[in-house]
Amino acid sequence: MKKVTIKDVAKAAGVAISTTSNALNGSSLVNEETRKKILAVAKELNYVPNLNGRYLKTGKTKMLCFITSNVRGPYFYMLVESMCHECERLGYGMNLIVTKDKNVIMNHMVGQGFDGVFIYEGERIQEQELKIIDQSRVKTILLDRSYSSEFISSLVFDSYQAGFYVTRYLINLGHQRICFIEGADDVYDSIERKRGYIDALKAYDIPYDEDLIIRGYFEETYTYNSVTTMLRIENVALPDAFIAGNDLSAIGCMKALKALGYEIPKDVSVVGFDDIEVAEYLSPSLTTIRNPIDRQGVQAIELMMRMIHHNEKGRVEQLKGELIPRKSTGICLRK
Amino acid sequence: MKKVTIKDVAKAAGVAISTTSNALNGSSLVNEETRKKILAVAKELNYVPNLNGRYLKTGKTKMLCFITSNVRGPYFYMLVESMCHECERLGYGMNLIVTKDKNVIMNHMVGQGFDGVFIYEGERIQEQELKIIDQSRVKTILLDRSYSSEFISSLVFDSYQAGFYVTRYLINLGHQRICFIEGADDVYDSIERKRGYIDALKAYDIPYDEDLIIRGYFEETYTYNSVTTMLRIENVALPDAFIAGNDLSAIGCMKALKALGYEIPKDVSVVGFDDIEVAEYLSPSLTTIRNPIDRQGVQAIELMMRMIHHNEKGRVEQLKGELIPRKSTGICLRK
DNA sequence: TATGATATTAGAAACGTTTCTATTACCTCT
DNA sequence: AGAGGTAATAGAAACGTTTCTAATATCATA
Repeated sequence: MKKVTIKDVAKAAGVAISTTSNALNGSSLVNEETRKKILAVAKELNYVPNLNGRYLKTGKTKMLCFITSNVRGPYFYMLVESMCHECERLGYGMNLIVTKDKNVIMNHMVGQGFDGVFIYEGERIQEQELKIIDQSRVKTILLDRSYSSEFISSLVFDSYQAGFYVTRYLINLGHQRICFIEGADDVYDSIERKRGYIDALKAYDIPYDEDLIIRGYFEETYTYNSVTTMLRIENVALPDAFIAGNDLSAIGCMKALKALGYEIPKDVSVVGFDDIEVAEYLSPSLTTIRNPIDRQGVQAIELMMRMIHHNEKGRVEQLKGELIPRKSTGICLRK
Repeated sequence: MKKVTIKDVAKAAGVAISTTSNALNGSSLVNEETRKKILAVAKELNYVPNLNGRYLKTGKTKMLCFITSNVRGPYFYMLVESMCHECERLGYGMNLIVTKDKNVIMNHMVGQGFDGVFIYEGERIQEQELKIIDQSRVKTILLDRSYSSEFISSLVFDSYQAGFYVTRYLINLGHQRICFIEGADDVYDSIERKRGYIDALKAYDIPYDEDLIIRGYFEETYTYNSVTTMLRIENVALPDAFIAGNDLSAIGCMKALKALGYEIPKDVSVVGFDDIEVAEYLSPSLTTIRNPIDRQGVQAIELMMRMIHHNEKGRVEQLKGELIPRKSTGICLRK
């Protein structure tokens, strides 16, 4: 009942180990006759190569690693789905680490012998630590922030462009007083979307108004409270439209507006970012920007393969989003 | 810039490789003085053990594998989240394979040297193939069907009980004519839920009526059509309540009922199974059975560890669900 | 002062591959 | 017939560990 090794196959086929190895790996050195015999014997014995042996020798593990702090929501599963499929296709394994612990991350980066590592939601990873990662020479791709060094690439959505598009879309519908609900100060996506928002206003000569910037922290409840506070406590006049930092935030925003008695999109328009699953089922359904997540997945693997096999240096790549118009936005009806 | 190995550490510390290995692994053989020195040197050189070398020698990989055909939805992420956390805690890696291809599955089962494998949504895996898996002696846990053999365990929700509970709940609300919308014939969960439904009827002396069994295949659209057909084409009188095979099916059912002009729960009650994320956001919110998914995750790992370390034989374990009453069910108002 | 016993360290084999080098057998050419 | 080339195969080293066995030093005991 012992594991059958290449040695057993060699013996059973009456050839040397090296010949067996060559035959199994499709080397052109070995005679067609013997190859056939060896393959037959291997199959008959149910031989499966021991990967530890192989990888020890070759120095590769054919193992990638996906480190993430958050496994919930459509973003994650779409990403992981496309990445896993690509891995499978290319004969790579994909290890999954779910953690927020920076030590765990760093430990897995340098210690586990992965051929490459993807990091999503590593906002907490400091420049300092990226340096260490770079020194460890592990091929790394950041999926949620823009950075590059010798061994580190990133592949992010063009949140700036998304922010710009969405704002322009609202402006084209006639909206002028547009409120932006931002996330946290140090979150790449939030910063970039806001930058796009501001530049779009500028492009259409609409004055930027500090009072129309509030915080939502990408959360439903927080946004709900912020919007309510803005309109009821601070008595800011109802803006023409709200740009929420993401879809979750948009949900909170819509709930708050409804609770205050406003109708969407008659009285006010709302947009989000991400196009999460429920966006389409909300009432009204939510206008949002959809990111080509599956494309990010396969492109990330492609980039990784180039880094692994052709020693391509780290670089930054960007992906463009797509506006999905639904029922939460409409023409501005106010004079 | 070469990888530093145990040999380098040994040389730098001026001791033998074996001593180094022992020191690093906390063997009591080595003198406290030398251990300290070796650890210091190892740290100084940034030594990280090569896992392929170690695993080749020890025959273990400390690597588990999660094979699934479907990575979408809350069920998956809750499961994977809890499992990954447990793995991390125990020093195991978790490989993720997303595939529907049986050959891929079988290949990964026997070939990749995982210490253990979890399979979710392997409905297609036949008895025949389970035999092969068993012969490969890879410790395996099935997460979605009930089966056991020497090296195969399963850890499933008690769908029979869930079906029974839900039916009893409706009966207690006064419903008598209860329609059951089943999934596919060969799906474990569907079979068991229906069995629970039938037994609950029996327990309360309510006659089982063939006409009240329709198909939904766990899908929204299919269910929508089935319900519509039942009520409009076949002109079956509106049942008091519908038990949908899962929440998705319940959504289709509710849409169909609304489209036909019925009010939920005034005219008719609807329940589902799973408690998916949107269940709570539907209108009316959906009464359903929630399974303790995170518990399934940690319990699965526990079971796996027992199989790996204590060579526990394969077995079947079950988890109980919890009824979540919401607004889609109400007291039966019909005479 | 020999004699074990003990504590510590060193040496070497082994895990299962791949791959470099060596060997063999056969063939072609002069 | 011998030289040289080619095709096929065999042998052996190496990858980085762990672990078994051997060696050495120290020490208490008789």
